[in-house]
Amino acid sequence: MIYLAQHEGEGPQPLKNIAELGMPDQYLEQLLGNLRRAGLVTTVRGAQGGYQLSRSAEEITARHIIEAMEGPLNLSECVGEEGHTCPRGGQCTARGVWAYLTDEINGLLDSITLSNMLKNDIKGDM
Amino acid sequence: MIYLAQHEGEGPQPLKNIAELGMPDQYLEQLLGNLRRAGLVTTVRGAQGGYQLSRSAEEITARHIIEAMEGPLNLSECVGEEGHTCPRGGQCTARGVWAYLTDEINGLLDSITLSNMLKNDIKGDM
DNA sequence: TCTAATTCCGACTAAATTTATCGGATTTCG
DNA sequence: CGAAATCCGATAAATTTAGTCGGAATTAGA
Repeated sequence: MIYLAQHEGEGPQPLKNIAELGMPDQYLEQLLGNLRRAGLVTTVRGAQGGYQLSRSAEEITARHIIEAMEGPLNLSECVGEEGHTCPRGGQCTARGVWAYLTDEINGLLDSITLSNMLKNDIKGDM
Repeated sequence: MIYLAQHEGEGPQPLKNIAELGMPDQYLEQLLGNLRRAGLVTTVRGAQGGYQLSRSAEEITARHIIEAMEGPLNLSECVGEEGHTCPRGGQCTARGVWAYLTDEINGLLDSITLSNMLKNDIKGDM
């Protein structure tokens, strides 16, 4: 995604370009499929085709990307969707912690955009 | 750990008590070994033996527990220890994000104690 | 219209990690 | 001594992640 952001406006980038650094391209293709289905990249098929961001780098967050790749953050079965059939009846003391951490981390991920990553201006400078 | 905190001061709790809820006890034993080696629980061997917290529930954080079980939070090879041999020479744009997230999440984990969990007073109430 | 470039797709395989099991050795209370 | 426990290393099973394969569909350009 950073690669695509760096080449924003240059037309669709073929897999081979993106895979440059030793990542197997058939695998990358699979991963890009997730990003496409999540609506983060658009593709052009056929010769001169390739992948590009579907919207501006400012409008794509770390959370968008991570959720596209791995689904919603799931630190524990306990939190998240209902049908979790926890043996403890869903009322154990740990649950609140997981819920809290999930919210906080999602908040962090929401606050980071692709554009931030490019410019290296992540809050707190590190 | 929550179980042990709930039984603080009642003497060592044997595995079987802790495993109560359907968790295989031989596996739990293995996990408790990690907590012991990390210094979070102390054990008494032999009859009437068992596990107990090595210090007060206020002094044990979520981070202590998670690091005992899984080692230091490692969101990406890029950050953390030096010898990571990243093909990009260790200078890619994503690195700052991982470093930032690692710090922030560690901070969150530092701020939650076992005692907080028991009382369900996690900051931000959820 | 043909060809080369390229994405798309489902199924499969391989590697790594996590979860669990086994069999005993050791310790300690009563 | 005997029963109740933890300790330990090895192995096995299950799950997840990473990667491979073979081909079908699409499209630009000659």
